[in-house]
Amino acid sequence: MTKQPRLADVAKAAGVSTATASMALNDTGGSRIGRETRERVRTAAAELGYRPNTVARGLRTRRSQMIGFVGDDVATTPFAGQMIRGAHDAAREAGFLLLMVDTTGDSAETGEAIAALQERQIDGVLLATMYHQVIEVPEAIGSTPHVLLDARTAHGSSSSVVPDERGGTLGVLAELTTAGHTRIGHVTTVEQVEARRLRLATWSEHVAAYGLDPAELLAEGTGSTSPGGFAAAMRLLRRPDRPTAIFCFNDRMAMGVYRAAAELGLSIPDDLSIVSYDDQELIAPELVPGLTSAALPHYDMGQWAVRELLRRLGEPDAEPVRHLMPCPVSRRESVAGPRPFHSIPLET
Amino acid sequence: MTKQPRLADVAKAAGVSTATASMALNDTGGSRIGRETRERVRTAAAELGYRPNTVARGLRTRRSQMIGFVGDDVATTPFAGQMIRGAHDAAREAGFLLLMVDTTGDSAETGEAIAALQERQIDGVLLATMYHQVIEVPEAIGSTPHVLLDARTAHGSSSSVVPDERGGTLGVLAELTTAGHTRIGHVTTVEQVEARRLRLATWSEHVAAYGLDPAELLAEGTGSTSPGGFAAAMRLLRRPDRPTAIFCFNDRMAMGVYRAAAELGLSIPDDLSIVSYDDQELIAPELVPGLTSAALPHYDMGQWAVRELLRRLGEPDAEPVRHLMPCPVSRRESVAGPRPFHSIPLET
DNA sequence: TTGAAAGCGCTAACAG
DNA sequence: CTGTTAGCGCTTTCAA
Repeated sequence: MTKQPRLADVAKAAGVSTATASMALNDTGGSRIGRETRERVRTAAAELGYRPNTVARGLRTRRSQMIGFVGDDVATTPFAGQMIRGAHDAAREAGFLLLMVDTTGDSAETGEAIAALQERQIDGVLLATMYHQVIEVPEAIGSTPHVLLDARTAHGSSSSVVPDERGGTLGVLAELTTAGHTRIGHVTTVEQVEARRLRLATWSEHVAAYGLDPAELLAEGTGSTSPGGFAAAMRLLRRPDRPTAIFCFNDRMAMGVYRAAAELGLSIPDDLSIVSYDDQELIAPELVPGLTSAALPHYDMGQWAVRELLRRLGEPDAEPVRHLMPCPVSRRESVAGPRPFHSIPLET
Repeated sequence: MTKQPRLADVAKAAGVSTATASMALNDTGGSRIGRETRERVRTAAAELGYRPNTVARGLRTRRSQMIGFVGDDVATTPFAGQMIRGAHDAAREAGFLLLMVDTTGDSAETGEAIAALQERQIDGVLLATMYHQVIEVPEAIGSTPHVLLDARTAHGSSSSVVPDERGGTLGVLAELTTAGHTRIGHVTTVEQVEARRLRLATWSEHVAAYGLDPAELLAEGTGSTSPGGFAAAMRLLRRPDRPTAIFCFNDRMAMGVYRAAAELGLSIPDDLSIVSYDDQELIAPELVPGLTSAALPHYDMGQWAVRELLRRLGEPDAEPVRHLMPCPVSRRESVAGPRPFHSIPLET
């Protein structure tokens, strides 16, 4: 027990050569190895507690059973965990491990990171961004197989997976429509991110389809934060013909909208229904009443990305796939039917 | 550019043997290599864009420049990111990469994870728990160098780093004391975790030192959640001689305490000062008013753990070190002096 | 159906 | 000061 057994030890114990032992353990070489021999090798390995040395194997096969995970900011967004977790689980399932690098978004850093991974002969790379983004694939990637995670290229040259923002938006809007709302406002951020663009566009279409003017129902906050949501909601809710429901860009802004409603004496959901996006663990379920929100499928995206990557390792010339991951709605208590007379007098 | 150059290519280009090239690049072999030769090799390597093959090197040196990060739940706690980030940065600084495994806390899984890491010849392992815990080091670790992160053993047989819960508690209590409070209540959870034990004990000592009976100022919630904090705070604040300030077990419970205060018509901080623990990004600064809270130094702990691990790789027989990481207070607006007549009449 | 032998790319011992 | 040589532990021809 003092020393790791090597393949040679197993071979000797089973009375075969290392070549035979290798093939027996790896089920390789087709029908070359006899049933009985294979058994003998297997039991010998088990008895010795043999574990193959992945490094030595890698030197020979040029594969490491490791996947590089290059993130632009693993730490600051609380979502990151679920993305990593999804990728991790899918990798583990297939006998792979995740080698992590965080680049802080810096592009020189990204090049270095990819080089560091290639030095270690990772079999493929996940290029992850911590929020939905359109990016260029870094040059350094060369011919290393890769999949974009929560990001995509403009041209679709690489496989990628991003949230189906449009679907998620329609999902939460349907919650409101079903409850009887048509005057649905939107509180969003001025930051020009992909998520804003897609959620805003989808909402615009939706209200326009009801013959309403989106411009009259839109309010922008200076950032996608609670104060941003508060300020925007205050403006929106003070309008004479205020909406009976609000679709928020995300949960953080929704926090601010809740505060604005309280400030104005509007009760949720009786006077105002609210839906949102992101379904953040520490916000949506913790607000009172619970916030109905479209979930960002980070776990699923992580998992999908690894599976797609592994598939591409098998068939390197496969066409790139651009996947939209559904955003399921977490239904809570922030939605009710509109009041018969939806225009509640405001004191302020 | 079509093929990665090998050390042999560099050697040939510089007109030396691979051995010389190796030593020149690694600054090894002492004064063996001439200044001029070294230069020549270096430029040749640079021109070819040579990157050493870490796998081949690892096979020879039995070192991989990788550190295993074994976590019991990377995903579900939002803190995890900062811990990983701290470890990552310290590792990167020294030319190491992090190989991540998540065990979901399962002990069979942990054994498998460690084995998978050892197969890949990681140089050392970080054993991380996602909240402060006392654990047994898994058998599987064998003689692999390791450091415990946010965890410690009962006997101190391994190097470990955990938050200084006592120091952090004294820190936030000092905020209250300085503002003039003596009747400081504590809202905690019934869950028997290390953090509860240490924070509770420290607070008890503190109020006892002022001649107060801790039992009269303590309320427990059924879990360390917002509803748990709400229920506990309601009980505590309805007592005839209610505290003028509350120290909360953590920020999530503090959220509930805020709601309870609102419910009872108590304004924060004028009628009630609040301090807390954890300093969670999405809670403490987002609450209104901002919550004064002792920060869990996850980044610093991650960083420390890697540095300690690297140190141990150098001197394997060094005495294990058990480190307490300070928890700095994030000062916000939830603390003010007590009212002259602190007993505000309550309607309820 | 199996064994012997050659290497994957690098470092370290041993010669010069 | 430098070159030659022998492996690290495994997989995979090639020969039996």
